[in-house]
Amino acid sequence: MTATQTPVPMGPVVPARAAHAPLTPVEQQLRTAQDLFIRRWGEMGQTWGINRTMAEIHALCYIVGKPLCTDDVMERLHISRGNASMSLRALCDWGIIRRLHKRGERREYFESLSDVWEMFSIIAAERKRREMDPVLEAIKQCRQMLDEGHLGKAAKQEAVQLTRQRLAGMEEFMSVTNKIFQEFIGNAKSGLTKVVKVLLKAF
Amino acid sequence: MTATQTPVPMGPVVPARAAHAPLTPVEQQLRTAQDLFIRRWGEMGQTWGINRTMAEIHALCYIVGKPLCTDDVMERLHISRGNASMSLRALCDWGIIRRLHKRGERREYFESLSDVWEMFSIIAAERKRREMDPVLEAIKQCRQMLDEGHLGKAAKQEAVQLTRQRLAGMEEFMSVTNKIFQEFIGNAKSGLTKVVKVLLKAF
DNA sequence: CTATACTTTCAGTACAAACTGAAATCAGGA
DNA sequence: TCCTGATTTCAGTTTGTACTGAAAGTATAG
Repeated sequence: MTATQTPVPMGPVVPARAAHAPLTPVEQQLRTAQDLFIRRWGEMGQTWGINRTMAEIHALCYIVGKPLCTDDVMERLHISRGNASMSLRALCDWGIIRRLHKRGERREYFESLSDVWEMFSIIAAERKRREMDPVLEAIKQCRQMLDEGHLGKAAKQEAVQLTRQRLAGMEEFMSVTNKIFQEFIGNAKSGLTKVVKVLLKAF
Repeated sequence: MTATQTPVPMGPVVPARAAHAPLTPVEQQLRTAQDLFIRRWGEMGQTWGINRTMAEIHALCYIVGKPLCTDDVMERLHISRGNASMSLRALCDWGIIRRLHKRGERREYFESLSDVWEMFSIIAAERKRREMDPVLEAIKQCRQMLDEGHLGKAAKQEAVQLTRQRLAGMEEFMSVTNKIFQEFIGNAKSGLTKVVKVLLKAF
């Protein structure tokens, strides 16, 4: 690949890349393109409740398409070692990047999943569990608090009825949404492409 | 209707509700239930990039089901006038709550849309426009920067090809997602229920 | 016009999340 | 075993967001 440099003898310890090898024009162009993607992706992540740096790291791993080590990430995104370490670990916890050991090397590498659909379904599953399920739970609890069993005839009061209606409306919405999510999650690898096709035809 | 035919002096305006009328047990129970919903909704909003207070105000308007004035909101959520004012305006800008004038009253009231599907589609439309479209735009730009027109034969280099592949994968994903969003948005009022039924049958 | 009721704005503050850097810890090789 | 490169942790700091409260603004009735 980047064999434009003097053939470095594969010494005892192979540096990931020559300390600061000047980039060829093509490499520069590649970086520029990648950086644009990374920046936009980070911005988007932010507004969706994912911290910018984490989104950027993930974007970097994804877009480059090959394993990167901590120093690569630090250098490329200008972040500290601590930040890189914590964010990489969090991404691993999410399951959208993977740790990777290279033979005869001490340092660890990280690579992104390559299938966007799979990543999406992983994230969807987790967010559903963490954020939507508790709300659905709460709604059910609320409805119980306001049913006749608890309030008796008072449950017929206008204000109570109104709130009950609203709770019902929201519950219906969230149940359906949840079901859709579930479907995506269930079909993560297997039939996702097919599911999507069905979806698109439905529209 | 409002019996303000008689020249009611605007002086000591009729308070929205008696200053601090003690709540009946039923009202208390109702509040407790509503509060639970509001709290959970606020927490969820936070992790989706919506600030907690705004989400809570919206939840309050939605769950109560009748128009509330600024003071109602302040009192109920324990927030300042400034905060209430700004958040209410932002919610109006989003279009998920509406300003409402009552005959013969100076103060303004706010009420939430009642149809959850409509609210969702409004939000989806806006977020798509603000957050997804720019990314798609960026991806297209990136792909252009890396095509043969710009890089010549260098475009065949492995690293470049890899990134191009990744960009393509992401673009496909986002296009489909976008299309789905679009469909929801388009069917906001008209046939949403039908669309959902189709969806559910597809699964 | 003035007085009153209500709304908006915004400078300043409080609070929270993100980030750094260095020290502590861990793991492989001799 | 120790040595060394790599990773993790975390106290302290920076940065950013949310919030308050009071002053300015707006609108209506008289």
